[in-house]
Amino acid sequence: MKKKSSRVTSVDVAALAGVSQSAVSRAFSPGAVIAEATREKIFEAANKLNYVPNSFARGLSTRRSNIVALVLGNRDNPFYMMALHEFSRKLGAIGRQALVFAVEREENSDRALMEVLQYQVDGVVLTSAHMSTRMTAMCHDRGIPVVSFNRILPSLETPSVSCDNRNGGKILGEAFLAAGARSFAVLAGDANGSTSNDRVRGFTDAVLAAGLPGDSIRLFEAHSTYEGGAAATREMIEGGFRPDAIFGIADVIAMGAIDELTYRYQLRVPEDVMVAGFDNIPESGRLPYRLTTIEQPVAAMVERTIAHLHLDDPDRGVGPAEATHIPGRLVWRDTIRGEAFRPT
Amino acid sequence: MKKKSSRVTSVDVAALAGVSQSAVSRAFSPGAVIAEATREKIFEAANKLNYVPNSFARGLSTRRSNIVALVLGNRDNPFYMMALHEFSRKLGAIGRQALVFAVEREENSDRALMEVLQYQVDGVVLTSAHMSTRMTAMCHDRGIPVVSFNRILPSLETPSVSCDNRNGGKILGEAFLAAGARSFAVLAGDANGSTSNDRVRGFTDAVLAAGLPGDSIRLFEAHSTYEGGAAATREMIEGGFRPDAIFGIADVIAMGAIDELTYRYQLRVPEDVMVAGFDNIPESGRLPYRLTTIEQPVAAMVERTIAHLHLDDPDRGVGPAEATHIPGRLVWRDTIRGEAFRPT
DNA sequence: CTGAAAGCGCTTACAG
DNA sequence: CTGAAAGCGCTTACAG
Repeated sequence: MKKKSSRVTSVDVAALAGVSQSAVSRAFSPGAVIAEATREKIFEAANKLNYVPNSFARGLSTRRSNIVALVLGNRDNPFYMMALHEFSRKLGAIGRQALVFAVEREENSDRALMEVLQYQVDGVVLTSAHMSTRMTAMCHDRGIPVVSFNRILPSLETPSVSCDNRNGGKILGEAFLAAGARSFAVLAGDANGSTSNDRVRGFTDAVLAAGLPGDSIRLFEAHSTYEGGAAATREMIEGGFRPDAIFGIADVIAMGAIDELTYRYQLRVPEDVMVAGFDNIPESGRLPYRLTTIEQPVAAMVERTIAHLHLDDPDRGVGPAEATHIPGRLVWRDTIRGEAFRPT
Repeated sequence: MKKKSSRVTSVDVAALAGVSQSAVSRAFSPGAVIAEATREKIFEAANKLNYVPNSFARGLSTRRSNIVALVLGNRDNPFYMMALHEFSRKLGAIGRQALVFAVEREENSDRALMEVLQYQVDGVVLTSAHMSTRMTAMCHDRGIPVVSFNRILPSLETPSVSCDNRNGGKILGEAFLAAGARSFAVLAGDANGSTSNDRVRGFTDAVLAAGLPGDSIRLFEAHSTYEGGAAATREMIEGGFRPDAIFGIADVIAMGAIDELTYRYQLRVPEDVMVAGFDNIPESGRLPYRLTTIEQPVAAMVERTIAHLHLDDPDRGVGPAEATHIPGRLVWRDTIRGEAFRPT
């Protein structure tokens, strides 16, 4: 016995309700004109038959899938889990779904994108994933908007929305300075990622603006992971460098640093070394860390990202490659000495 | 100017390659018979035109979407992030995609499932989410396999795959006993969730089997979150109960407990209180925790779950509601005193 | 091995 | 407000 079971279509519903198939279609199309009485009759029949419209047929006609592709990298940073959930929630609220493509860390995500295109997604958001220019072109050709989330890819002609990373870095630098720090370690993320670079640059700006020499800052690679932060800290300390303050460009990095400092080297934070992070993931507020950090305005960022997708105006096409920066907020906790710093 | 751009179809490719549209379709269908030379000619043309098959049209014909729905709850437990990534990877490897539905914590996931059905998904996996029996019936009617991951829903006639939670709890109980503990707090998760209940039961089994009275175990609600674990610990200590050992039925719970114990009450782990968790999320191996726990065999669990979906044998339909339990592994770290316990 | 043609289940002008 | 009909872009028997 095959699965000829079910497969209720609009034709079945129409028959039961005593109307045309078109009427059924209209009853299930939000904007369509239809008499209230007819609609009710149809819903009743549909309910009785457990009818659910077939998205494939709909998508084939409308060329809209109501699916937004989310290309996710770096699973190790909880920030992206926060973002995923926020996207999923906000998209769901407007009747869209998130198709998640998890790509490996530095993998070029083109293969995933090929799949994406097959599904005629209404838009794609790139979080921490690369994408070839050819792929971008293909999306553009098809009128599929692509927007980069928390990352600016200058080679790609796509809009992007991120936190104001540069200013965030600057605030942290100033906070350290105000607390008396004069030598610094910066534990950076992906050197090709604008996110990391901008945070580092803002931080450097602040230090240089204070008249300190460039070599008062030492840079270490930490790959935006906890492990990376821990390893960079070991490298730093074993290398004989013990700065006044450490800036982990992501909270996970800072957490890795704090743990090494505390447990491996018996250094106290912030008494011996001050630390700051960036993101304000939930973990950073926990008792072992109490990390001072910049909060990324995830909700606002996701909202702007979705807005850039022009989901309800498909013909709008692809927007200009503008970069949106939303200010972050300094969350003052216990890893920088002294009174809470007030950004100007 | 509308987006009449692109929209390359198999007809265009056929024209350029000088073959029929059917031939193009065959070239892109893995199993189909087609001459090698023809296929090459077609691929060349397709490439030139940036052709990508339209999944909607394909899905409409084949009734297969190559999409598997993943209903995710409890975003707060990193374990589910691990599972998500593992699903995404494994599914991708066999040419399927994961459509993620994030449902709120205790929300009944029926609304999400309705969407799922529209997309004619090839299967749905439920992680920590409820689902009404009516919904299950609808899936079954359509021949869509549903399997519960890390959770058994007895009211639902679906297969499930989880860790051997009961035995895991038992091992931990025995390990505590071997280390000399005689009074226990169990910080439980969702009281309706089989996962939590099974772990608690196994733990209780061990304690009772050792001849200890039932009231040597006290139960607290911790909702499978870090915050829940922290709050339960406060409730416990403020209530004047200071057990020899605490079993958090998820690592995140145990982490919340350890932090409160350490930072709020200046209690040492494991000297003053022993702690154990369950899951072995990456965080539990970090320096502040070094948590002894049971490792969930995520890879194997995901593999079995996918196997239950019968993705390459659609007509197979829904399998029996059997429960698969895969043994977990004791990961011995530093939160239980003494030598590593050897489960029998 | 290949082509012509029916069919998958919707949406949406077009008439009425 | 409603129905008949064309069309969305594939897959897949069916002939050849």
